[in-house]
Amino acid sequence: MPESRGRQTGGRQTGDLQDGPAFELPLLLFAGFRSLIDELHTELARQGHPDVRPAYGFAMQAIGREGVTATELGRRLGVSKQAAGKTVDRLEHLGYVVRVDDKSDARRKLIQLTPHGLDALRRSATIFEDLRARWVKALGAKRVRDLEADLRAVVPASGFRLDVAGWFGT
Amino acid sequence: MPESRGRQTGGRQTGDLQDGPAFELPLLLFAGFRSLIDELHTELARQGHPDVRPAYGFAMQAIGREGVTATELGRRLGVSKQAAGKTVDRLEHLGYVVRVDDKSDARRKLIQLTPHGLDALRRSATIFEDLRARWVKALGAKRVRDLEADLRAVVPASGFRLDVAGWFGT
DNA sequence: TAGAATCGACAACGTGGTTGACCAAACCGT
DNA sequence: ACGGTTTGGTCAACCACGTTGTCGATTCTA
Repeated sequence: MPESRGRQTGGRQTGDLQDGPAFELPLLLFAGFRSLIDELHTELARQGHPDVRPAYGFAMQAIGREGVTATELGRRLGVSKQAAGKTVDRLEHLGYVVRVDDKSDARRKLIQLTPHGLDALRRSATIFEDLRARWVKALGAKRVRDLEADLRAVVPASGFRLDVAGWFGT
Repeated sequence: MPESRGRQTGGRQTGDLQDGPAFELPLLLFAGFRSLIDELHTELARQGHPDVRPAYGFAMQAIGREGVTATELGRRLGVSKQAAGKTVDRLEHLGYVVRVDDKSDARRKLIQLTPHGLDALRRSATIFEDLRARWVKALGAKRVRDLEADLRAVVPASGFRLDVAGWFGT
C-alpha cells in the first residue's frame, strides 16, 4: 500500500529509522527473483529454447541427469503426482524428456531428459552464472555473498520448495 | 541442477571462488519472498482474514484507499483489465471491495475497499513491519538495509510488477 | 455531430494446480 | 502361494488466474 505509511504516526518498529515501508522487502525479493528468471528465459530463447517456461525449467532441474519417476518429481517440486504428470506431458510433447519403462518394476516409468533437455539444463547453468556475475560486478563479490548468506540464514531451512505457481493458489 | 556443478572443472566465472552454485541465488530470493508472504497470510488468517490469498493482497494494495477502476487496476498489477476484473469479482464476493458507479462517467465503476478490506490492509502493513523487524533482529539493521539497497540497485527500475502468478504463464 | 477512444463485461481458451477414483504391479504376512 | 495392502501412473472433474477477441455503451474530439 504505497500510501498506507506515508508518515506513520509513531512507527516504533525495530529498525524503523529511515527505512522505507516494510512491505517493500518482499517486493524487492520478488523483483530480484523475477528479473533473474525473466533474463534467463530471454537468453534461453535466444539460444534455441524459446518454449522453455519457468515451470519447465524447475521441473527439468528436479528431474536431473539420472531421471525420476513422476511421483518422486511431484515430491521434489512439492506438488501432487498428477500435477507433475501433466508437466511431464508438456515437456514430453516439446521433446525435452522421454518416459522409459523401468525394467525392474513394471509400474514405474522413468522420466529422463533428452539431449535437448540436457542442453537446456547446461545452458541454464551457464546463464545463471553470467547473471550472478553481473550482480557481482554491480554490487561487489562480498555484497552478493552476504546477500546469499543472509537469505540462507533467514529462510526456513526446509529445503527449497519451488512450486512457484502452485503455492500462490490455496 | 544440484549435480550440474558439483565441482566444475575450471570455473572462471567472476566471483566464483567458494560460492555455491549460481542457480541458488534466484531460489534464495524466492524462498525469502515466499516465506514472508506465507507468514503474512498465516498471521492474517489468525487475525480474522482466513480467505485472503496472496493475489488478493496485492490487488488490495493496488486498489488503495481511494479506489481505482478495473482498467487502472490492471495497469497497476501488470495484467489485462479482464484479469483484474475477475480478481475484483472474487474480492467483491468475499466482501473486501465494492463497485460503485462513477457519477461523472457512466462507463466507469470505481472499485473501493470496504471497511473489511481496509482492516486487512492495515493489518498487513503491521505484520510486514513485524516480519521485517524479525529479519533485523536476526541479521542486524544494517544488513537488512544493505540487502534492500542492493536489490534496489540491481532490479530494473521499471516500477514493481507484481503479477506474481500471471508472469509464470506466457 | 460523426468518428475514435475508453470502460466494463462476456466468451473461449491455456496453464498449473487440486481431489477422487481406478487399474496394474509389487510387496508382505500368514 | 495367496490374498490384502501399498505404490505408481492415469483419467476426470474442477478451480484459480491469466490470455485474446468481441461488443455495447459512453465519452471525447475534430
